[in-house]
Amino acid sequence: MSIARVEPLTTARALRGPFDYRLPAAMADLEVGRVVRVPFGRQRVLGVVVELADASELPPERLAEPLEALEAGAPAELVRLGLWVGREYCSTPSRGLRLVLPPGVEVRKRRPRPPTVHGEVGRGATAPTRLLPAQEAAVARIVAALDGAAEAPRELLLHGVTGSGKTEVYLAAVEAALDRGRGAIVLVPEIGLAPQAVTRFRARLGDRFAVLHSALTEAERAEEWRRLHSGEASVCVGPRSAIFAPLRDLGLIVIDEEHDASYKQEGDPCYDARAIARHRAAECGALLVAGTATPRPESWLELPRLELPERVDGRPLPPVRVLDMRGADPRSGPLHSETWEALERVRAAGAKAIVMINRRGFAPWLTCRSCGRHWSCPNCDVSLIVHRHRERLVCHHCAHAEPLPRACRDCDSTTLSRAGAGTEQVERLLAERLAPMPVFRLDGDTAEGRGAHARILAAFERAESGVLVGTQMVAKGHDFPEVTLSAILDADATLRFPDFRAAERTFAMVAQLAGRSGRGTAGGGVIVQTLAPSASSIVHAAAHDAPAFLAEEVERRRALRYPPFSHLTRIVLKAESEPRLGQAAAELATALAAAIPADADLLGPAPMFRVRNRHRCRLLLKAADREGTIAAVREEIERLAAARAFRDVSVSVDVDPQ
DNA sequence: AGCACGCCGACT
DNA sequence: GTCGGCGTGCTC
Repeated sequence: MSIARVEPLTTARALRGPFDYRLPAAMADLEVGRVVRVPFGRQRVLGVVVELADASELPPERLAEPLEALEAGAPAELVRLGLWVGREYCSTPSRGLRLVLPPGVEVRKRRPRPPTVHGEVGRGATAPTRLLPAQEAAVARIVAALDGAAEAPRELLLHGVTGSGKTEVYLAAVEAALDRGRGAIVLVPEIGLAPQAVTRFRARLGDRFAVLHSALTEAERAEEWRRLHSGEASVCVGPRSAIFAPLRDLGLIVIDEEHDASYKQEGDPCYDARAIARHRAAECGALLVAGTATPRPESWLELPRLELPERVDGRPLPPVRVLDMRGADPRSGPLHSETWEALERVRAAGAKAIVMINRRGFAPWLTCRSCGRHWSCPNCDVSLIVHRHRERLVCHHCAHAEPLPRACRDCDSTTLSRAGAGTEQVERLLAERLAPMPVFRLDGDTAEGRGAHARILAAFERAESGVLVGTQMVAKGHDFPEVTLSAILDADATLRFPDFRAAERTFAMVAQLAGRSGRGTAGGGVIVQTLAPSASSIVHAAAHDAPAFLAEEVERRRALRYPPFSHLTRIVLKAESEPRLGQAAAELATALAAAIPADADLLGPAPMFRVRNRHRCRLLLKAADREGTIAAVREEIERLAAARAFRDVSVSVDVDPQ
């Protein structure tokens, strides 16, 4: 008798599969990875065949037969990968499997989408360019590793300054893999932000190229998935989810901008595409190449390096001027007087500038000058953001929005003060003062909707001269030779987050923005406005000195026992009822304290600010024994879920939080 | 997760 | 006497 072990596609933690089903003769050729509809109690559910067997431990009369086998299915390699992700990130088999299934299997909610607008920005530089010696050397080492040369590393860090031609190296590496009959995955931070790179890959690789990302319609994604699965295409470019692309014989995985935070998935399972890439590469015997100008300390320590120390155009990196905002004249507003002067020189020269401020909206706070009333979100413990154009106060954590008040609700005063500045305000200030030079704004509000991003970037590209102002989106991936000035306002805003990665995030942000300036013949400059001019990340980014920053950062992490000198696991509990949250957290903390390895530290429960009307708190584990800690956490939260006493409390686990 | 079963309080 | 609350258990 032939038996299929099926993992039902549900979200429940308490449900432990797999479940055995008897296969009728008509389904005798069912493979691992196929999606089946099965009777399950009184319901019918979809499930994935995770194993085939000759016999079941259960008596035959207790076994049911699948109702039907769907066309859809994932290769066995990806089924193993999905199940591994479910375990590794303390999620469920079902949630791990969902990641590897072809698009469209979830028959639940299907939202129709307008056709995709494929933005075309920048010059298509499509034929292979002649490589510099440093690029040649990097490609040679990658090719040697692809050919499995003795002692060749299986993972490499391509450390290249901004503009040093990393993409050319990736293209050469991908072509080398294809020449050897093997496929390649190229992970990029956010596909919508890098149409230039997609255009370039498509032009060079033609039919063998596929792209997978969320901006495609479901049908388009399903078609790209099918082309990869069938072997018609053998290179896949995409964001973090592309690590699950169904390539047949994977020989190479490239991770572009490996420091980028978007490689970490926010929802359950909180997977890290970089960690999955390492696992999948090792399983498939593929080579991993991680590239960036600003490596993470762990990559810097752990991976053998290939260096691209110079820009391909031979130009030096632009000089960086750090402006201390502590002594700045408040009348000049969020921009320092020297920043204004530099922008006026850009206007006079008919050139372009990029201004980055990492905060959406007009102003981040609204308060009453008479009684001190402050407007905050009714559902979240955060301040409401003034959006002047829409005339609304908006919460950036939930969907709450209310009309912008003209007078204070408590004291009727009409003197309301808007403190701080966001992109919308900076856009207005720039437009007023720099007219007639056009100002283009790019942030989460203007980039809403399909292709809006690309359209804004294309308009900036076409303009004779202009200023592009926006959030960190403006610092990513594109290449505008006419930009002679890039400025970052409030550069240390990210430093004020209570996060051990705050320094490296700030360093990467400043360094990436600095790399946007001076790519053309006119040269360029960079301005960094900050309240913390002597912070290590600001000083080293201003000097374009990643090694010096990383040397300090590695020592700091060693001293404080942060990754990679330990492993972190974060557990977040959420509940509407604060007492229930407290009870659940206390119970879980007690259970964990007894179960975790001896060297592990358990910190918390620590309260977090409320979001969407749900109270939250956090437990943090810091341990050398990663596997032991994950196993203990998995066991304890599964026990908590199985007991079902705290069904009103949700628990999510983030292994290696970023 | 669903969906049953089952054992206690307030209504026709 | 029953209708229905949600605690506990099961689903191949």
